[in-house]
Amino acid sequence: MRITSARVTASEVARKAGVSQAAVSLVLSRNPKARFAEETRARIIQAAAELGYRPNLVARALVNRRSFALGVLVPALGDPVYAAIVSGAKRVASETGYALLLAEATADDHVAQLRALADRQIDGVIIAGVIAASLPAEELAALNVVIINQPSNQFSTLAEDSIRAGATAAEHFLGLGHSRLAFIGPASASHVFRHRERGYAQVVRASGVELRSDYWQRADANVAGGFSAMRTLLALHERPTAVFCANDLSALGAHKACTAAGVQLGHDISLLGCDDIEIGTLVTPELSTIHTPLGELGARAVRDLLSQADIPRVVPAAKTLPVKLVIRGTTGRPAVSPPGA
Amino acid sequence: MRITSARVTASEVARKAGVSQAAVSLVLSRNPKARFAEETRARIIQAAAELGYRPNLVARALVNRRSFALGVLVPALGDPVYAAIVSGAKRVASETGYALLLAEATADDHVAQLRALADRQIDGVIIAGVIAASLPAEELAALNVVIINQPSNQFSTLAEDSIRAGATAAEHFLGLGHSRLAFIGPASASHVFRHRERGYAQVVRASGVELRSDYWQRADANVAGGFSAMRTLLALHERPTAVFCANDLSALGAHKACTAAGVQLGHDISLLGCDDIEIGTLVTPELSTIHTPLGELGARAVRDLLSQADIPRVVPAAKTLPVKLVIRGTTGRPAVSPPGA
DNA sequence: TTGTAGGCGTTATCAC
DNA sequence: GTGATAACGCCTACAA
Repeated sequence: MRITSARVTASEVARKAGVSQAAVSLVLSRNPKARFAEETRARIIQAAAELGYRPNLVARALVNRRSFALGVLVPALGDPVYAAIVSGAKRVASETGYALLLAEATADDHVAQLRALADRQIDGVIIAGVIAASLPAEELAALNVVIINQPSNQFSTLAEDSIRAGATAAEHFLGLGHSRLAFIGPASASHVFRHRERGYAQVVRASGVELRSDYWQRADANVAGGFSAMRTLLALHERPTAVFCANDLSALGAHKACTAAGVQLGHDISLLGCDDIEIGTLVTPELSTIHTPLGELGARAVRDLLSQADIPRVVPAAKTLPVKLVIRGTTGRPAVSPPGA
Repeated sequence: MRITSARVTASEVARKAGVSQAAVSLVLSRNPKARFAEETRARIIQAAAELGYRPNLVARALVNRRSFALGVLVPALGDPVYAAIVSGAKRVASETGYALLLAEATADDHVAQLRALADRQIDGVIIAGVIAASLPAEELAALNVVIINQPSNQFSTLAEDSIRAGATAAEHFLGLGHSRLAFIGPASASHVFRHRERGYAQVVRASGVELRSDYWQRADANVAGGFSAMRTLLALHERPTAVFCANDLSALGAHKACTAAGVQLGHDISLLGCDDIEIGTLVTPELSTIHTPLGELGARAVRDLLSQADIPRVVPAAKTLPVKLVIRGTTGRPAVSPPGA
């Protein structure tokens, strides 16, 4: 590969300005300790401008022992949820002059990905969607870490209010008058999904409505999972009238199953997702959902990392971001005479 | 921010192994020039292993003047098209030990984003979806560049076969027996879109079928654009029976408009998108589309960059990747008696 | 076969 | 105020 092009260095600027290289560094890095004659300062600045000098961030990183780069580890960029998180992170990272190193962890190379980041001397890493416990502790311990949507007593965490998300879903259904409430979600170890489920179940139970086990479907939190789980639900002797899915992707799968079965969403069955990804507005009727602050999660993760800054090794403070109900087309009052056998 | 943790350095390994730091470097970087006694070599390797030594890539980058990092500049990760490209790029990048620096160019900071990458001494940059001409030439000239889906006589390029994509669309419609063919696409400067359109138009024209100007709709290549363009089409006295959209996103918008209007897709109107993003399978009926090698584009872009490698400043060779028709639910033979007034 | 020395481009600490 | 000088961690001639 062609080597990094010959860029102008601080010494060249120094030569042109007739000062020492150090002077250039001091003046240009606006180091407060540097009290230079206005005249010299101007000369240096001008020389730098004329030459188009831009500091080599790699060299700077080496001496500062700070790369001004952050890593972000996610399972898959194709998943709109992670794309949104990364996007949010990228926004504030570049506002603050930080770079974002991308790591996409496929099934079995989490560790290698994390190592690759660490070797690049990143100043911190954001972990989302990858089980933190599956990552080598020593590796993480040496890093500034923010974990999104996972609990940890060791690292800083940041999460949506998953319990509230589930609760909101239940309240919405209950408020609409539904009493045959179903749930579709993974049996996975994922904290968010479990909490969304728990919040939902708690409110339903508290309302006195029965929690029928045949209305509680386990399925992967993706389109295929939602699809088949909904098929199971539809095959029931007595169908539920409202279904909450652990995420939008599975809700979309469920949506598809309903449409295929001729079910009129929002009337025969109310369907609610969670995440509020854009795709939800593409289907007909549009998917009602619980909005989750994806971009904000990424953005705040970066800010948190940046502030683990000057108070090194802060005690991790878990923060929880609010969620919000977004009513679109797939939810409504139960039909007078519920369908299904 | 907490400074990069104290990692073990090559000198520490050297001390432990009782050799010079240089020896460590030579042995560990499997430099062919290094012919060391089997015994010393073993001692070094073991010391390194025991200490858990991992080279500091920043330091290495400084001396090598190669960062082993690639930049990727895209407009938005939320767009599944770019997410797929980046994902493909990331895959082969990490296979080859390269890191990927992400740059998301919002409306007006392309340049700053590119600069930030360059200052980090990236070994090359992949540009997709950002008009290369809007980027400062001097900046690009100093970099190894691969441009995706845009022509350039200055840089290496890589593209889908857009003309063929459009042609395939037309052939599909024509083969199905349609004769009232419409098109929805942006008036943008985007090369891909223009070529998809051109390929489509060429084949239609060659077939002797009339190119009606009221069937040629200009609209942004996104959901909203496709939606309103399709509405216009549906309002026509004589509706088209087949509509090709410049991309899946706008096709999805059109899909929505049709569904809202009670049009039976695949029967009343055939709708075809282009890109083959996953969302297309979530709507009902599923969107027929032209598959575009998104991930492959990203992957090959990295490989190209890597091979601009040892043959510096290669003459840019434009490559074109094949596309493929994916027939799903939204296309079919024209209805016997076409709808619409 | 191995060690010494110099340098990559910065920043930072000192004497001057 | 200003300019040497020494790191930062690594690589690579060139000596030994």
